[in-house]
Amino acid sequence: PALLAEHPVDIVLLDISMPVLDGIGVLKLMQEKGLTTPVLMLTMHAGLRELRNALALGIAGYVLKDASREELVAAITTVAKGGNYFHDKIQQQMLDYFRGKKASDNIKDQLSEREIEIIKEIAAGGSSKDIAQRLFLSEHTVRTHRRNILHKLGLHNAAELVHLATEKGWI
Amino acid sequence: PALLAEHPVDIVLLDISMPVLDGIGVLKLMQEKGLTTPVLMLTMHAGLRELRNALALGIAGYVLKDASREELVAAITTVAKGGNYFHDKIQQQMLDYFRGKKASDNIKDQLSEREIEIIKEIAAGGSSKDIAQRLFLSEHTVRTHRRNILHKLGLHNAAELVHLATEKGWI
DNA sequence: GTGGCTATACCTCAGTTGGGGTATAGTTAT
DNA sequence: ATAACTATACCCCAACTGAGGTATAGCCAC
Repeated sequence: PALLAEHPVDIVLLDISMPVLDGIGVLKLMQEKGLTTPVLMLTMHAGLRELRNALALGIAGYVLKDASREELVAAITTVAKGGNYFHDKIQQQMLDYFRGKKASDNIKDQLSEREIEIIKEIAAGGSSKDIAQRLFLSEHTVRTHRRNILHKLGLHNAAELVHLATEKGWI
Repeated sequence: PALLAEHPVDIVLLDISMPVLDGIGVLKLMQEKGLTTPVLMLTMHAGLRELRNALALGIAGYVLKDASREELVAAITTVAKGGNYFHDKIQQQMLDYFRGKKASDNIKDQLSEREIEIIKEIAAGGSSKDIAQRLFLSEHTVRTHRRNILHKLGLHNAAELVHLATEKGWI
């Protein structure tokens, strides 16, 4: 953190999955310190919520972790020059967002049918093990779905998820 | 389990907090085996749901764990003679229930103001630690509240709780 | 003024969850 | 046909939760 203030660099590459302090946390810290170095965010998934958070904090670019080496290089050079770079998928989401609020206010569209099914089971109070048995899946699979759902929606636990899902009438 | 079938006894004393198979589980097993030995249930708290479950399974008595030695003895002898014995608190709840369904359908009345407050925080996605900080409590206290809430309502996790609370419009 | 209820706080332990990866088969869409 | 998406399944680990117990102080009611 303090390092950045003393050693100006062209670009900061933030990995959302850093230990201790995550990407968003570092971003906030930087803003508090008045640093304006352009930031390129690296992440695994592309949830709308996460994206909006990052965008609100003035991020300069957003790249998925499975990007090709070329894409990464392009992103870095673009951002270093003061430009912006966003992955196709991200751009699509932003487009969708401005193309009439309705579509993207309906966060549900980010979720697959299977995921909605899992959410219902979670709301019913089942553990991952229970759900696996009820849906004839491996517990691993259910856990993966849970993880993906939380990630997509930018939530942090099942209670929050059930709250949102009930509010939005998904279940 | 099998022991019971071979060695008839006068009464079965079930502790709801037994390891591996809980009181309700043993009860169900006994019914499947066709055993009719009167069962006295021992429990810590007196939630309406738990009570109803046990009642539905034809329990002969229900005693709180903090009962005096005298009460326990009275309960055991009564049940052994084929009678029924229920703790005052339990009787009160049953009375309330028959005294117009409305009152007890409103399970919310079982919860204190503080508990409702905790439920809201849980639905908002906070961990026990987060909630403790927000409400200026010890994390221990929050965890105790969580536990009591789940117990009172006969639920097993926060997701289920949030589902119920949202449905009932408590939050 | 004793009894019951609530809120508070601490302990322990097993089990579940959340978060990070990876990988493969099958579908859908371009 | 090739890319993108979905569902599936497995690994790891730290953290949180659920469940059991105990205890004390304050408050209100009878």
